[in-house]
Amino acid sequence: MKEKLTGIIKSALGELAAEGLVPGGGAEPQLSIPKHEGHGDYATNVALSLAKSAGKPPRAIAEALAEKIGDGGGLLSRVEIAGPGFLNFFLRKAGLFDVVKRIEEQGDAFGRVDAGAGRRVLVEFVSANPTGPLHVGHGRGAVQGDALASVLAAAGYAVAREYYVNDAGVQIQNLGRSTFLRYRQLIEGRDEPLPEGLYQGDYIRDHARALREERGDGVTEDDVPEISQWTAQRILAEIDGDLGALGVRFDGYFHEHTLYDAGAVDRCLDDLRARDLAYEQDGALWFRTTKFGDEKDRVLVKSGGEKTYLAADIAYHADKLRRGYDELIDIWGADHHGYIPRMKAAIEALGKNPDTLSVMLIQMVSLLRAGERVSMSTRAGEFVTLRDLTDEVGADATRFFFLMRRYDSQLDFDVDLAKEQSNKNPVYYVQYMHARVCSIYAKMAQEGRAAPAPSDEDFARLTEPEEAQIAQFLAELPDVVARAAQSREAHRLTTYLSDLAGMFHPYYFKHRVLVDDERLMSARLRLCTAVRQVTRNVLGILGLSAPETM
RNA sequence: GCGCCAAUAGCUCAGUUGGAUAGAGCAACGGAUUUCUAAUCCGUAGGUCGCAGGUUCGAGUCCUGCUUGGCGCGCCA
Repeated sequence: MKEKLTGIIKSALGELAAEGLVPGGGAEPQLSIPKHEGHGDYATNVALSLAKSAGKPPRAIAEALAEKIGDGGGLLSRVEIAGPGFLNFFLRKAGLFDVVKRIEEQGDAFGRVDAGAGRRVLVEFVSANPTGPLHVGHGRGAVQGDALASVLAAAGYAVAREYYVNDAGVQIQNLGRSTFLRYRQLIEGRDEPLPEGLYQGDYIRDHARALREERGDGVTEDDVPEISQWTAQRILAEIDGDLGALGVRFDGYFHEHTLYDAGAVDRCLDDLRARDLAYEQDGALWFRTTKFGDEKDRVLVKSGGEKTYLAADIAYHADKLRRGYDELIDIWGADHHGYIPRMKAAIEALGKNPDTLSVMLIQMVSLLRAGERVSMSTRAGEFVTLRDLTDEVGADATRFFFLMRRYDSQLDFDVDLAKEQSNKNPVYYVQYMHARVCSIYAKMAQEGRAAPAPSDEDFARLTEPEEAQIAQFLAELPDVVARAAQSREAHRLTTYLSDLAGMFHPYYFKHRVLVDDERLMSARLRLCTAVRQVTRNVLGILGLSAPETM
């Protein structure tokens, strides 16, 4: 419907351009659903946006355009020119419910678009060091990354999800040391704080205990490197479990150590050196990031000979590009924003447009309990783990709350609200929409009533304004998906669902579906079923369940 | 000092990429239940879109400056 109308406007514009009234080759006309009823079913501001380049008053253009469009080949009941030059379109009712048929035909595929045209995108997210449990902040990045990947997939991109595991370097050695020291303490019956810089958390004791059970008392200092990997693997398995409980899955885990094993980091450094993008100074190797707009150059190899994270990160991103991805999306915590210029520099040094990489910074999360901020300090061990949160409020609510807000503004996560099994909780408001439609079918089954054979003429019976509004909103989904993918804002779909529920529930309350008039019943049932299908599709993209009963 | 993000109703936030009279939920107040599930619905009230300029037919949205809050600015990871 919307596409048809857009096409009609475009061809009318083409005719006007041929007559020299407006410049040709204009952009896609914007069609929107007006906020106010009197402004029609769809409206466009093309006349306003063309006024300047055409050098004509907007109303004159609008009038000429309206004349060309006429009744839009039978699609429109009328066209009005309003305000400064808006064109308001009033649709003939017959076509309004075409979308229901389309949803029936496309089923789970409705809402998918091909805006991405199969472009290959790698979304890298979480990538937390395997040195401890995930906390709540990681959870937001995890859910955002997972949902964004789904959104992009729905928008026609070929998406892969990846977790980069930092399993080489000092912090992993520290991890192994921490496990080893706790292990010794366990054997010797002591319990005292570990030296500065090591991991103090209780979970280390658990791993030490497991180590003793598995290997007995004979592990020595020399085994620390191996214990490091052993512990990291155990922690990674836990992280994987925590993410799985939230419904977050990855297509691959990329281990940093494989870059070193394959000599990829050294090759990368040699390459930078050969192209004079890296230089020695004060015994260290520096990356000329200032050449690409960074404030200062950055160290790749410390004077002690250790390679920095940056060195490995460059090799890692080189590997991503080598694997043929057209776009790279990295999802980081907002506290890493200072790292962006050097990674952009790296992409440019690798011979790509820096825009190939986009970094999404996920802002901080505060937990709210009884209206109070829960203090979170990783250092003091006072952070709330992601697993605790998921267990407490459930996966659906956790995901929904992380997806309700724009990722780039700080989030207050109200734990009490998320837990509440009541109308205050927005998760249920949306899921209930799905369950309610299911309950219609349950009632029909109970009464031994079958759905009447569908006939498209029945749609003429849908005369309530709410019915037209809902159908029209359902038709918006493909656009919403496309916009969400383009702007990389998964929360648009959450908002869409909440808005749909805000139309559906009042309608459901006010009008009955199972009425005696079979033709009306059939039409309403199909509309409601379309609502259910759309709800299910969007919940699916967001990684939430669509319950049949609640 | 420099940089990044934010600022919209009492609270938590949307706002279709610059459009028409700024919208939801919660909280408050008043109402609806013989119903396909009330985890629902209807109504009332609530606003100088942080402040000041600018851009134009038109700004919550774009630009500049300020204010406030959060986060960064290592041969840490």
